Amino acid sequence: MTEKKPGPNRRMGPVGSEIWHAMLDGAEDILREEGHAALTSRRIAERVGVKQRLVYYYFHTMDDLIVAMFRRSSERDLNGLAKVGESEMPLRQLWTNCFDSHDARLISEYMALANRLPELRVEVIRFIEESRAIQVRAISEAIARRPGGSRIPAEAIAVMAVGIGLSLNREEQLGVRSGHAETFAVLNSFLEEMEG
Amino acid sequence: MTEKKPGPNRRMGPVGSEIWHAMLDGAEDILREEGHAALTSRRIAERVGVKQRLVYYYFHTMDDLIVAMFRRSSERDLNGLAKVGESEMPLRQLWTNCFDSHDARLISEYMALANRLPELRVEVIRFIEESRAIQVRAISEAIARRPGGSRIPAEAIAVMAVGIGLSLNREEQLGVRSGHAETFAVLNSFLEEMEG
DNA sequence: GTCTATACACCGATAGAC
DNA sequence: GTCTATCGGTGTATAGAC
Repeated sequence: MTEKKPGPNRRMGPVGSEIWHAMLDGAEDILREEGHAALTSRRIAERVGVKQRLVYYYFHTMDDLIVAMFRRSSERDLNGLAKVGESEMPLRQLWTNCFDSHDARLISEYMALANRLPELRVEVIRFIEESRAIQVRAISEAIARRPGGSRIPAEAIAVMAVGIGLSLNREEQLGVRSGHAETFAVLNSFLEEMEG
Repeated sequence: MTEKKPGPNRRMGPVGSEIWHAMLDGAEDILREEGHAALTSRRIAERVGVKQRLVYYYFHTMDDLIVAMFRRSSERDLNGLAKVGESEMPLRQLWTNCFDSHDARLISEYMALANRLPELRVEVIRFIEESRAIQVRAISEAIARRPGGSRIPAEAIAVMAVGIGLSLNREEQLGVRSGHAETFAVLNSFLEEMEG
């Protein structure tokens, strides 16, 4: 009675078990290295060292696997982000977190997948809004601690920082560098002005 | 002697003909609406109203079709961008161009495709660098016309504006709005300060 | 839990007729 | 130029044995 879409009444493996994680690890590697066109149950099985059939014992469908993979990864990210507020220099911490804890290729793949998987789409939306809320809280506190306050509201700083960070990240991964040095200089002077 | 990869010696249709454009139009629609997993020669043929075989008369391979599609689209974009410099308010013009002339889904798909198609990758890199050069030129001229100059170098403005624009665009298309109003307010006051 | 075996759909690409 | 017909490969997903 509590089944999902296409696997009508099929025996299923335990969520969170060792091999469940191993499959998601393998899937993430494939997604990062070869893109989601190569993300198939056969390739995952091959990488984990089991037969293809087993993938469908742990996940109802490939779409379910993809959603589980993103959810696991976004939970980890949000946990990492939550510690930013405890830092002495939350703005710098936020920036380095935004800049080097994410793989630009992986993000591109998830974005493209979210265009056609509604279930993934809602997870992506949830992730963006939760991480934004955490960032805004940390930035607001940093502003409150600062004597002069800030001309720019915390919300706008969060939106702009993420946009700039993702873009720089993606371009560096592609091999584009034009204007990046100048941008880093501007960002550093902003951080120094705010956090010394 | 001048053939490409897999189509060894095959008759090929004329580049730039009406049907050649129709196929790329159809391909672009599919890419935007269904993602690149659905971008197949059969679907394109179906949409254009011909048989699948004809797609391979006009394009050596599907990869070639994708590269041709991006190249055609990026040429159009660069032409549109070139006119920005002639505007009376190039900064505002640049911003609206960056913000509403691009489809966020299409960009996501191209980015994911570029991760695995080296030929597309070099086209994407070329496009980013050429558009950046045009933007920097327009911004520099706007700064030069302004009495007070600018604390932020034109290169950094270009990088940050594109990053923020793409991010806002993508999020709006997803349905995320948190912090956007605050961000638009900041951007507008910046534009007013620069161009009145 | 993990396997073999398989049904069925769709894809890229080609040969060659008209 | 456009077609019919087809080859070989790979994908999702399932049935059912061990």
